[in-house]
Amino acid sequence: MTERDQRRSTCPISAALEVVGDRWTLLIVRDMIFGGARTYRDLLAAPEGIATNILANRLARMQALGILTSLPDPQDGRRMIYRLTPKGLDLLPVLMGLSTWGARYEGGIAPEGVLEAWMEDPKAFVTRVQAAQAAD
Amino acid sequence: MTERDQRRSTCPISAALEVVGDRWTLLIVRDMIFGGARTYRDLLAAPEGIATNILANRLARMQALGILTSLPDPQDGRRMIYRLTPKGLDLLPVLMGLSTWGARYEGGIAPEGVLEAWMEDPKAFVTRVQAAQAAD
DNA sequence: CATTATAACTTGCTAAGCGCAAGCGATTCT
DNA sequence: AGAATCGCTTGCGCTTAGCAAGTTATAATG
Repeated sequence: MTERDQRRSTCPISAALEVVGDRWTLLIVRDMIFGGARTYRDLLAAPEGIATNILANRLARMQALGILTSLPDPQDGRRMIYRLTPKGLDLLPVLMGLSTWGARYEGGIAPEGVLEAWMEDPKAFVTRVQAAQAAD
Repeated sequence: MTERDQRRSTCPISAALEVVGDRWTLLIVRDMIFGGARTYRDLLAAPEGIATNILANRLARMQALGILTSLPDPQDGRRMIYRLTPKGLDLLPVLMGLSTWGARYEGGIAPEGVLEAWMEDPKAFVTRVQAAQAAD
């Protein structure tokens, strides 16, 4: 039985929350998009301090859900390189929605210029960030 | 010690997730915005089936966080009427981001025309939905 | 006016998820 | 060869979620 079969409703908000509605998934996506994180170690360095077992679990789950892919680093056999799929990258608007709200109501502080660029022209912002991901 | 003092980082995404990053908070907001839910019973009817103790807990928490307000129904002393504050209503873009993603990648189905209207003109959509909330 | 029903919770218990600390096998560096 | 590093895994305790039953206050019903 797949995760999808046990979906609680057909609502797309609910469906999305079953995938990203936990404590860590979106923060991992954040660190991969904005922090350039590509390895397990990069992600462990998140300021919120994710536990090693949770991170391993989330990476496996996100891979199974098609949000990211992994491959061994050709330069170093110990290291795995994680990359967001288009599906993962497409969570950017969700991140920006949260970011806008968190900055407005919860005193969060986004990197200089990011929210401004997003609010000015969301589509151009997404295109620019996604191009930057593809580049490196 | 307030919830804010124990914030795990200054990141606005993280700050927002500490408030709405659980299984139910955003679904409650969804039911209040799109389902016209105003009472405990309305919210219990959510297709995902929230437990009574969790709903009571979330309503109290959301009220403490300024996402919604409650007042006794003047028509019926048993009933409490819940309403979203501007802060709660401002979660609409987050909901729509999740909805767009959930429909695209997870097979969720939004009510006819909603996603189209959002993608066509997000600002106008938000204005329209918020006006509808204020009206009733 | 007594009874029944309804609304909004609360309580108790069990199950699932999160978090910390320690350990492990496979590389790679010195 | 020995030490360090990388990506995990394991064990355990704690917190949160979920289910079922019960409680109080108000309102409708006969």
